[in-house]
Amino acid sequence: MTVRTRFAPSPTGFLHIGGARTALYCWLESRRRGGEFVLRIEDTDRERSTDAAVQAILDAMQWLGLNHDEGPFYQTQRLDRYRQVADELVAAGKAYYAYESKDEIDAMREAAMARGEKPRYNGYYRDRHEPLRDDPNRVIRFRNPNEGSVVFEDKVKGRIEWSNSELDDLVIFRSDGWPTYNFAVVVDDIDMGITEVIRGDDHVNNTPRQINIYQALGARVPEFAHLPMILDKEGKKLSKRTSAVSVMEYREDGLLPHALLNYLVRLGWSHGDQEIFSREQMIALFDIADVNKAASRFDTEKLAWLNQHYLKTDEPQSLVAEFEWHLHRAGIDVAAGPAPIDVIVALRDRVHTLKEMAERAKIWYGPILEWDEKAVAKHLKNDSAAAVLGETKSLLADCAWNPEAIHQVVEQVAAKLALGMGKIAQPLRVAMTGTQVSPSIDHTIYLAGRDEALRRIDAAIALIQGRLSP
RNA sequence: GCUCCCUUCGUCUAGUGGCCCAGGACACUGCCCUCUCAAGGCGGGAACACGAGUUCGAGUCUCGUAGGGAGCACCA
Repeated sequence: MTVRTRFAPSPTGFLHIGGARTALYCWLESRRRGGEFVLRIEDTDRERSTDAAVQAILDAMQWLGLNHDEGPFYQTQRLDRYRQVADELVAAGKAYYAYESKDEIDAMREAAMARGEKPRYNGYYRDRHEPLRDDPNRVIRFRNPNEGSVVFEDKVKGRIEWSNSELDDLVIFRSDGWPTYNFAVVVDDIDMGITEVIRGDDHVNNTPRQINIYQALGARVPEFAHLPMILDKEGKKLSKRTSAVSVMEYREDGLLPHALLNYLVRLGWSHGDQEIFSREQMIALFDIADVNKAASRFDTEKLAWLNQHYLKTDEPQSLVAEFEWHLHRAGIDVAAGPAPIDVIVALRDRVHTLKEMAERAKIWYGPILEWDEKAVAKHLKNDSAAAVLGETKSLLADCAWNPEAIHQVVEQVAAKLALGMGKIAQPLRVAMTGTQVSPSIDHTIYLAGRDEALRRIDAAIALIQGRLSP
């Protein structure tokens, strides 16, 4: 039997980090086992679901490269099917109509709480067999077994047993004519042939009642795997206030999709001491059964380290498209400066993110906007600096234009003036960037382009002369 | 309140009764390298929640305790 997994978000917001990991694990499990991955949009909550959220989720999945084989299916388009299955259940005596108002249910719940009991439906209509009647409060409730217990072997949590006496007759069809979550998922997972239900562990409590519905429907019960939560740095629930939660926010922050995936796959799962996983390795090695039981905290520093790792080791050409996306976002005109790939090579082991890279690249795509006072005071101050700039300029005027040739030029200047590299590179660096920090001096000059490099040297010489004779 | 779940360095984790006075990674930190910043190399500190029990032997098995979390909807 082919393994089929599904990711079933409800479109009430963007794809968040926890959802992304669930999607990744579902995707990996299906890929490793040669199965299929289904995407389903659980939009029966018509109050909170939006088309924009659907699109945001689709976009994020695509950016991450988590491709699905079937779907997206929409629950709102399957209403007739849910209705049909619910009717069958009623006809078979496995579900029944109930007519309590929401207020009555609330009162029932409060009374139970007051008695120190778990709030449950009291089963008033369970065995009354009242004839069907129209009523604004009419719902369909599932006739849950009240004897025995439900046992399942969770692939992550292990054996879980639940006494049926803990479960009540849940509503499967609301008075507004829409199915509830617990019913719709079961019908969908059966219809879509899902063999492995992988989802967040906030659903473990729902699993026993869902299993009872599977059984009432005579369907094969799938395997379950409940993933622990992802917490923020403080160990609290991830929230917009304390951390980035949206996958696309990480893109905006300059993360590579593969770095995020690598981080996520290691959060709650491991393979010995290995930290770096290519897509292919993840697929080959990941096993849902090896996932940890405990919640884990999201550590942006480790993510940043992984991101830099990929910046350093990926083929630079493969980073160009994503980097250009960031250049545009930073308001940079790519045509006004060096080839992005050269910038990537110069900056990739100096930054953790593409956003930072784009920020730092600005000096090569436009004029120096401000001079760092300290840098100027320290390195553009005397005849030595002027001599360095003058010498460099003349040699730069007609050398070959690549980092290696420029490196030769700098060394020649050092030899000629009998100065250490520090005395050569720093004045040039300030001249090129207005600051004391930049990539190696040869790359820094190279990226400026010959004409602009010469212009900046002239400007720096003028600055020195201005300072020497105000 | 009730039910269920969880607990190894600050963080992510390895560990399936002896190979563990607990290994790797991020972070932190010392030194080296060095044209700045990085990157890199070599080191360092840092954990089995607690208590009983089983066993020749427990991070690993059992039971309690403590702490944390989730759920208890006509929301998913």
